[in-house]
Amino acid sequence: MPGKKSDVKLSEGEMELLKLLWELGPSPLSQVHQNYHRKIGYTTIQTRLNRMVDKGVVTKSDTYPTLYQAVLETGDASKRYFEIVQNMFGGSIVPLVAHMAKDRKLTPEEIAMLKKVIRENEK
Amino acid sequence: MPGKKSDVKLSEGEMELLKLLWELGPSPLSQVHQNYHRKIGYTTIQTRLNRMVDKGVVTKSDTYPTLYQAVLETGDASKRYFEIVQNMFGGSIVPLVAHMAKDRKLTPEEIAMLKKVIRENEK
DNA sequence: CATGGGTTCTGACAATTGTCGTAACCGCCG
DNA sequence: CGGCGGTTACGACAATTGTCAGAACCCATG
Repeated sequence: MPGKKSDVKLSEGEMELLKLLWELGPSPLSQVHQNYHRKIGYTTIQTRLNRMVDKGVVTKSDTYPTLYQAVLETGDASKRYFEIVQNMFGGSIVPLVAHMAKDRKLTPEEIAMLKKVIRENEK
Repeated sequence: MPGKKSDVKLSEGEMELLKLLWELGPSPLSQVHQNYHRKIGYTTIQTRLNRMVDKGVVTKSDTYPTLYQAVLETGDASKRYFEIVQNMFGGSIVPLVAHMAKDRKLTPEEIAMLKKVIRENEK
């Protein structure tokens, strides 16, 4: 079976679009294009999105204005993402968190959530 | 000036090699090749490494067996990596950590370090 | 029902990345 | 010195990704 989720490989640019689709929910191309963070051709987005459809990580509705929708859930992507982190930092996420903490990039809410996560992990 | 560090873009595969160079320290091609995690052509590694030299993220010694060495420090890479995380998760690393915690991917040492990092961030 | 503006499809092409083969090179050792 | 095994340079080619132009399509509305 082609396009099996687990061995799909997404480029950085595709990840960008995936994230956008999470934010926007099912959206027509025009909306995705408008919300893209920089100037880029309309059909460029379209091509990228359609390639993601081929890969099976995005679906298109059969309605007119077609709606594009992420298939992967955030959780799945975290998982994939974890694997990259794994590769890059020898499996440890600590340097990354430390870096972010040092640069004051963590909001109080995030700190609180991290503490909660850690606490629960200890049980 | 070409190859300015900050706008260099590394592919995933290049990141892999970068990580390997961090682990190994300055190393001849043969050693990098031997330590690569899967079977791959000798000259494939060579080409990749040389492209990284062109990008300015790796240097070659002028000795015979040339030694390849990462220019970027771990900190710089964390920084770059952070930017990707930023892009992917809208800036929040919490889902990633949560996912890892849930899968029991964090060692006790890491938990301890995370707690330390968080504690210090609160000051 | 013609038509104009948004929507979608289809190539097309360049840049980047992954992958090697082969040829040239370098030193040591017999 | 001649050759052999490891090292390096060079070039080639395919796959993937980024980019977009232009044609074809669809439909509300005049």
